[in-house]
Amino acid sequence: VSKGTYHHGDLRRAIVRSARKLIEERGPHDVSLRAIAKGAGVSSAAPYHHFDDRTAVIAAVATEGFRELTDRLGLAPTGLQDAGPLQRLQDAGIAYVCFANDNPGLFRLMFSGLLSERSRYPDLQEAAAAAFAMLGELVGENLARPPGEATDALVLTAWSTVHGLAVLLIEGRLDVRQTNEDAARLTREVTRVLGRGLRSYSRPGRDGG
Amino acid sequence: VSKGTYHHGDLRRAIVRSARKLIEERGPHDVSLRAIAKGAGVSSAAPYHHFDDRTAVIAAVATEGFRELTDRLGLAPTGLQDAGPLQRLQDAGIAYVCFANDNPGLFRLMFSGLLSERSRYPDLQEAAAAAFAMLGELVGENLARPPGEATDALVLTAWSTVHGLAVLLIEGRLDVRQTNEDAARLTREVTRVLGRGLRSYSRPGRDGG
DNA sequence: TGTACATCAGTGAACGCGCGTTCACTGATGTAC
DNA sequence: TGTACATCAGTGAACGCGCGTTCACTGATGTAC
Repeated sequence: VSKGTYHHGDLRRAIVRSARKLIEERGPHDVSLRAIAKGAGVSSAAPYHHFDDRTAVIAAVATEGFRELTDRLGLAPTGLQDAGPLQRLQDAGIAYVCFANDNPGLFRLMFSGLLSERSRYPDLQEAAAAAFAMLGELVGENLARPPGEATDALVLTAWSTVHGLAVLLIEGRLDVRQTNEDAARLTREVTRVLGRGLRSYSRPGRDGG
Repeated sequence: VSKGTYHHGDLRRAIVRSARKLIEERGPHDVSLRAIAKGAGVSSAAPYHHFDDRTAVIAAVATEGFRELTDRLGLAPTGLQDAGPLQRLQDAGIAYVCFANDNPGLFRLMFSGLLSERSRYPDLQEAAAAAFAMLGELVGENLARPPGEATDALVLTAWSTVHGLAVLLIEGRLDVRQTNEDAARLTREVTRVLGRGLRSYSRPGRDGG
């Protein structure tokens, strides 16, 4: 669409882009619809032709985030042809943590419960479910649940570990530069320990273990 | 201090208590100083006799949170006299996750980066450092870092795992009732897998591992 | 014990601000004939 | 191809609201003598 037209042409997308940018800059909570509109170069009222309200814009951004995360998880483990299952999971973990590191504001939004009435946003719900399903598939393809282990305990452990690492990293709780190189290195270290199991580092202690 | 006095007696503490309550009810971002004051039964201007500004009140709540977390981590692993190292770590993990589950709003605040200029709040910084040091001690007492393992990789792995689980739980990403019983059960499952190591569940895959 | 006075810790009104949303409007676009 | 007209997608002004913070004030407290 040529510049200077009265009608924007693709304002919906422009608004989502502006919102996403502002979410990265100021955090998901401190972004006003007016600022989003301004960032897209339109008046404050313009977004209402494309979204019900402010929350719907934020939900659209979160939806986009889950779709991207799903894509990156799906592409990640194909890096090495002759990789073993742990290696493939490690690659997926690196993709997860690097996604968070690349989009910390977006990542916070996605897991913030800011959109608590999720049922109002079926696209968001579906995109989130797809991302979590992808995690389940990755674990299921590479690990086997032995009899006696609780269902989903493997998925939950792997997910918790990379999710926790991602959160601690982007919240600046680790004394580490937040480059993707460092994020990948930390993820490799952590998933290596997770692979071996804490058991193998166990100290006898005062009365056995 | 008797009721009905003009002077409150311990307004500072009452304000922190009110703030904490509201943070649980509405989340850390949506709590206004006016609402906090109202909750403490005083006028909007009263808090300024005890705090520099709104952020300082929030920082005081976060500081309290880190102190409580430290206490609960320190007390947790003494439950069983004849426990092994993994059992003690598991107990600490349960304490961590249950703390989050008991105080989801507070927990979010503590890790939210909402108080980004942390150097402005030395008490907060110190309380947070003490909590993290406690985690380090717990791991150090129970696990031994073998030569070749990156420094702190054990702490980081254990921390990431329980932190991630706590976050996923309180953000409602797990289809689970958020009782402490369920929180403890999940933590036991997850730390059990973490203890054994994902390696032991590994699937051969198309070309070995 | 009584009194004068400084200080402490509240009050309530007011400030300017940015917010989400609504509204009547109007220019641009697209379609029927 | 030209024209009439419906619809689409913007504008800009305005609404009421809650916010953080400041201010002059005043009642309560505590201390010196």
